[in-house]
Amino acid sequence: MRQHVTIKDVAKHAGLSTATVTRVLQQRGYVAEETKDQVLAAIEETGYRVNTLARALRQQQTKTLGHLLHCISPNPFFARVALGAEKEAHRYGYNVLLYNVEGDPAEERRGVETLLDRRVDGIIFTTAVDPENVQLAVSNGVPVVQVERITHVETHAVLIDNYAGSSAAMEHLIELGHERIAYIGGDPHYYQKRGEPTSYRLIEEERLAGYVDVLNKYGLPVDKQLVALGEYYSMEDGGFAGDGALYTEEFLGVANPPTAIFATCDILAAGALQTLYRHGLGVPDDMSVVGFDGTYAPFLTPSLTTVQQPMLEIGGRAAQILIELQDAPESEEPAVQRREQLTTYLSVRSSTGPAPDR
Amino acid sequence: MRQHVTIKDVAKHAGLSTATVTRVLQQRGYVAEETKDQVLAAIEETGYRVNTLARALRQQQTKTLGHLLHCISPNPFFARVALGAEKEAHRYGYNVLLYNVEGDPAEERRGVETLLDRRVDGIIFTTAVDPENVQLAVSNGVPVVQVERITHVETHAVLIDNYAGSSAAMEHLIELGHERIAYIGGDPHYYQKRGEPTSYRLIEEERLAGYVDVLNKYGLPVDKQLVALGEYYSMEDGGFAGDGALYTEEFLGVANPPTAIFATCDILAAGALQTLYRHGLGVPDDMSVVGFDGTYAPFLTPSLTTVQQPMLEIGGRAAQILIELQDAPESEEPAVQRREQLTTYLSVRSSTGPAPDR
DNA sequence: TTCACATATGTGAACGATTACATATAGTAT
DNA sequence: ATACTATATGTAATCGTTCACATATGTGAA
Repeated sequence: MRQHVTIKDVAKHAGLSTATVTRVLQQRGYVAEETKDQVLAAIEETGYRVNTLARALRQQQTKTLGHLLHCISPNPFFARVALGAEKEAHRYGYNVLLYNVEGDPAEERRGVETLLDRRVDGIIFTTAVDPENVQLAVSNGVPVVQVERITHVETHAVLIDNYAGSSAAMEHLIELGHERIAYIGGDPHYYQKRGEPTSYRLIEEERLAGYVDVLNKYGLPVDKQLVALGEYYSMEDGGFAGDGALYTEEFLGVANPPTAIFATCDILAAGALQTLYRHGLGVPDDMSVVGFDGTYAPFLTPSLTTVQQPMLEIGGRAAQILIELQDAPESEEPAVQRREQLTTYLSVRSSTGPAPDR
Repeated sequence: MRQHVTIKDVAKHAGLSTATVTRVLQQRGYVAEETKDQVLAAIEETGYRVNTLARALRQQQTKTLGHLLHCISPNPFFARVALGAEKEAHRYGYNVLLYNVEGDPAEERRGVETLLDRRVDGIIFTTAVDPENVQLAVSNGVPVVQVERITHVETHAVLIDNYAGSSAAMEHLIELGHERIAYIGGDPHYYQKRGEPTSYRLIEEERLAGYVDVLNKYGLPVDKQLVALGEYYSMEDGGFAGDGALYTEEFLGVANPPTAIFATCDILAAGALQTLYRHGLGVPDDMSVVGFDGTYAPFLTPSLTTVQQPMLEIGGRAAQILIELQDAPESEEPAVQRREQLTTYLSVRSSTGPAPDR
């Protein structure tokens, strides 16, 4: 950081006090029109730029939101949520400090500490890993919004209706005449099995419930051979799509194979498409495929019918909640925690079609 | 920001002065072992967390890098570069403030100003839009690294060898016996045509040159019907893959269609794959496809042979350069600008195979 | 005339750290 | 004994803002 022009320089240049310059900067208090012009001229001539640090220190407000998330790559879901948050933040003069956690509780902890030290005005946890870390933030008095995956710690939250999304996908397939529908998703008991802290509302559970309930609704049996539950957050590059590919391989080996596959993540669906192609099976002629998220869907072959998540909106709402809290009087603090639920919509593309005749 | 424990509280709690607490915090100067323990205990007991703002204000160093980039979504390339920068930054106790520009010069300008006001220690421009904005940063004395697309403004830079990457892809195809190879890429004269500022080294030009030169090298003709040049940075969701799909459609209509397609971006290649699938053409049996970047490659059907960019490394090196500059004595300032060139590598997957017999 | 009030500007104390400098003690070489 | 040095700690200025408070002038009502 080189030598910078300060507000004192501007004041001196304009022959005024720093207080007056501040009044112009903040646009409040009494300032004569003429004086204001002088100040603006002085700012222009000196090339003054406000030092946000000093301002933040004095005002006890950094105009910065912290965003802890799984990782902006390779799963574009998080990148999109982050983008949504940033865009909304910018609208209100806020910036977002991103922190990629990659599912590591220790890293998440470091992230929270970093953000606390930087005195962010609020923290967004998109898929929090360890409730302790959420608690740490809350204990330090920072407003928190949890997104997608939420712990038992009481904070604001932005969620989506996974059950409805999952149901919509199933209704779509059944409408097309499919009766044997395979499911690839996360194992609701994954965290429990590993002794890791679980989320309050498990998205894996909700999506699976949608699958099961819709089948039941139409009197269709749930065939365990057609339900594959794997790790959900092992987002490593090929590995993850690899899961989808592997499970699909298994489905094809079943005595009475499915005519459709519902994968609860576009990446899993991508893997499924790869396996089907390798087997020379046409999509959707021989097999329909539905994904979830709407990340890779438009780019896949064939383009993927998917349960589209409003990712930008999710991030945007999270940011908005935190920003609204800033302006709100302190007294409002112990109010009820906001819990917003956004909705998905089914985006029909080329990977789904009528069930083949048998 | 609620009431916080300050260094004064810690000092009082330990019955010492703030100077001593700072000495412990900064781990320098003389502090008796016993005293140090008292301080650490006081920190523990009071739950003290350093206020980074105050520190940065005094030290004239924010331990923050600014990163202006196109957009972390939907093209995962940028997300990956950003991740690489962040990871490297974290290693040295730095944070990265991201700013998505989306190709808008005005937004980029706001980004630079925001970062300057926040007194970041350095700025990374990943695909700078307007040289004026780069100049603005430089003029303010902030160290700058330009990545990928570089303007004429003299700064440090991290680039990749596009020519070599493109050549490698072509060599690979020719080795497989392909002689009619189509090219989908960015138009080197795109910016010029639109009267927009151009980059110093045009990646579009370099990649096209690799294509042309390798064809020439093997005595193969460059057929203009097989060269499609489009907008490069219109990264809108489907639109971009749509370009790849559209151009491929055209190639198939040519009297003597190609047996391979080289697209200078995975997204374009994704579009090509979609069109081929729609036409019932097998990949790689009827047509080979090569991409560039290594973003979507593993997820496509079939998985895509691509020119892999070392995205994490690109971001990492950019961050590293800026961080090294921090520790360097001020005198080193007017030294030569670093210009690093990283190399790509061809990642062969399932989308390329021997040229079909005719 | 006097007081109240709106307008306009300045003074100096914060904000929470770091750091140059001062002070104090003990050990050691001269 | 003196002077020097290493060790240990404290004092107060400083970073660049904002803001509570003080001051000053002009205007209109009582």
